[in-house]
Amino acid sequence: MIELTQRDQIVLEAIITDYIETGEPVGSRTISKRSVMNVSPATIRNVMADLEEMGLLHQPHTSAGRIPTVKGLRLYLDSIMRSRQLGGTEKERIRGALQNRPQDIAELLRGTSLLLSQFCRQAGVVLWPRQSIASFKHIEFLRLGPNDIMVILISKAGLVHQTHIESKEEIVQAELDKYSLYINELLRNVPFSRVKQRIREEMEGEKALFDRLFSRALQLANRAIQYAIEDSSIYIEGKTNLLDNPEFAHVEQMRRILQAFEDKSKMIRLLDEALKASTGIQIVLGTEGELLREWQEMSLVSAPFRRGDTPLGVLGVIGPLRMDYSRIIPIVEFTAQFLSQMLEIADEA
Amino acid sequence: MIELTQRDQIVLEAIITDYIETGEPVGSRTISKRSVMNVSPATIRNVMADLEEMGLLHQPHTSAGRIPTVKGLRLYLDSIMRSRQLGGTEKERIRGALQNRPQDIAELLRGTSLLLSQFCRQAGVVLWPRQSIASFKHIEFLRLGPNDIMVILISKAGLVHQTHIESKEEIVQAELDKYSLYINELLRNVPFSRVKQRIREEMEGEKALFDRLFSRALQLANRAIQYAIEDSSIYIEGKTNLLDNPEFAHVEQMRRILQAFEDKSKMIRLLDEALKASTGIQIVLGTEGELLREWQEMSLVSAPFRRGDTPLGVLGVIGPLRMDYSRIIPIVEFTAQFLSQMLEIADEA
DNA sequence: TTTAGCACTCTTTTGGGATGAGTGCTACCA
DNA sequence: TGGTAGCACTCATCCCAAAAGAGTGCTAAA
Repeated sequence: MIELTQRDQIVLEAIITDYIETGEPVGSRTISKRSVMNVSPATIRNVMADLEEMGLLHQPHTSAGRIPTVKGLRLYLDSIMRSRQLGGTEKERIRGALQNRPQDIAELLRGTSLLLSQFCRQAGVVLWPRQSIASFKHIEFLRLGPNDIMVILISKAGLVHQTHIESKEEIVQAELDKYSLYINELLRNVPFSRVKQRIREEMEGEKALFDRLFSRALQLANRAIQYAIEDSSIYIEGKTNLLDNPEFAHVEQMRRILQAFEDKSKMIRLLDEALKASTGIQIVLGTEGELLREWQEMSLVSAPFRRGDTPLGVLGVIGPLRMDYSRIIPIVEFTAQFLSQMLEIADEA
Repeated sequence: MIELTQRDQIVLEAIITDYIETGEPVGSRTISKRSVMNVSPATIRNVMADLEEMGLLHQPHTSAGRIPTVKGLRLYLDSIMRSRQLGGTEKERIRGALQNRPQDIAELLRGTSLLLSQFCRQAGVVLWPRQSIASFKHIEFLRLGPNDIMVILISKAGLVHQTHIESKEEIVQAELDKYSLYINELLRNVPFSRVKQRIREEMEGEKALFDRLFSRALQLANRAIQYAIEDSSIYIEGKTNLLDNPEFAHVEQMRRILQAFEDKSKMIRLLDEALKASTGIQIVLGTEGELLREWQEMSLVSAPFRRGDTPLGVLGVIGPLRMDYSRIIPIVEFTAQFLSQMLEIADEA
């Protein structure tokens, strides 16, 4: 849709690179000196004027340099994403950091989030929608009160989920124990994606139709698993890194941004979109809509991690629009790949 | 140790009240107008000079008003703590907010922390050292890998704790099931404070001496419970409220403070001190030592919640030295009392 | 002992001038 | 015709000095 000559592209890229580095508006002199092609500032100025007309650059005031607009950034990112590469040493560091993590999946995910935040010096996020708990391992019903049942659900990968369920009728622990036995037998190793179907089948089977006990057990299990599926967990680490970005020097902005983090459900929705939308790396820039209103000046780089072809969750980095994408994109991408591997191993065992 | 005339006291209190409200140094004119006793600014100035000499007030620069020192604040707090009272409506609001919380203890504690932060417009904290999980309810051993066992431990109050344990020898699930049965029978309803002793006794009993299975089970349970006891959980909510305080307008300070929150273990130690030290409400002011170095300008108001006479945990509010103590102290105190009641009920059932 | 008065101190605010970065435009060159 | 040098012009920012304002300490008087 937008026609750029090669020179336009070079200038745009030079401006963005410089802007990302310094955070200041970039002037024509700077580009002229720095760029490979030897042209005078005046020439650059002409190009800049063109780019501004196309809506790719913006001038804060008459006598300032240019900064890229979101549209300009987007164009740049589309081109950078082709040539992403991560150095071997950096790959090693990521591998090392993740491999020594404990077996506990929750810890692994939190660790990944922390890792991203430290490597990118921004906030790291990992979303794990529970639908993806892979395979069923164990369920346990415990009586807390006359009508109050606690259900503990554990996936093969070792992720624990707990729910409370209110029961209309009073119930004794002995009966709950029978439920546990029955359901554990029924669902052993069934992938979570097929659990609900399996329960439905069983409910229509003979046992459940004629035996009240089985039918109750199935109902309870169904409810508990429903809760577990709906519940996602999200790990956000390194928020304080954001304070280092000079663009958030004002306490006002800072508060707005940090507050947005506190609303977990919003964050989950946000990342869930990213998960659904993408098969590979994805970047959402502030004003491009999907993000919250409080985040106009923020940006999210995300990538799904998966098992085979089914996505399990999504991880990424949140920071200001002005981030070092050329570094962050490959980091996010590699981390997603590597985490996928780790999870595969954990679930195999 | 410090001799204050009644007038000294009134002036000190007036200055502190005003300072807490405005955050600005307070001048003699302001006090003269505001205070009950009718004296001229000049008189006040004399008193102020005295108070300053005693180290209770401080003058940022020659031509500024006075602000209280930590020492002055402390004196004021000691006197205010006697006359704390909370309005009936406020009590009702706290009751209402907590009573509708879900049965889930973890949620209850997080909710309490949130409540404190919202009511006081500062950060709220709740520390729950696991030693206090009250009574044993259920344990479950699950085989994740050949040498990898997951242990789920549940208290009567419904708090779930999970640990991974590595086993030297390979183990099968069937054996673990036997362990679960045995330990559950053994420890049913035993208060956590006595669990370790109970295990020790059993270890020396006949069963364990002659049967390898029992002895293994006891060992594993012992380790798992050890982990559970050492692990404490802490809930910190409403950190962004701190951003509203004008004293933290500078990003530098803000980062320092928010970063201190990220180190959970430090926070746990801090609150643990508060738990051990006190039987009632307790206030730690920045420079008084216990607090972290990063927190010189902060203050913690805390109170333990308990069951009968044994303290279960501690809750409180963290904010700047300049807080509305006259409101926060009774809130913290009442919340602690009320939470104690709630927990008693939860553990009874 | 209290108070009124006053000189004094120090911070904060205000405004104008200098500075400098960067632009747009025009005229000129290859 | 595309590129370049030159130049006038525009703003934000820095700096400094003057003014304003808040509050004190001290002295002398009631």
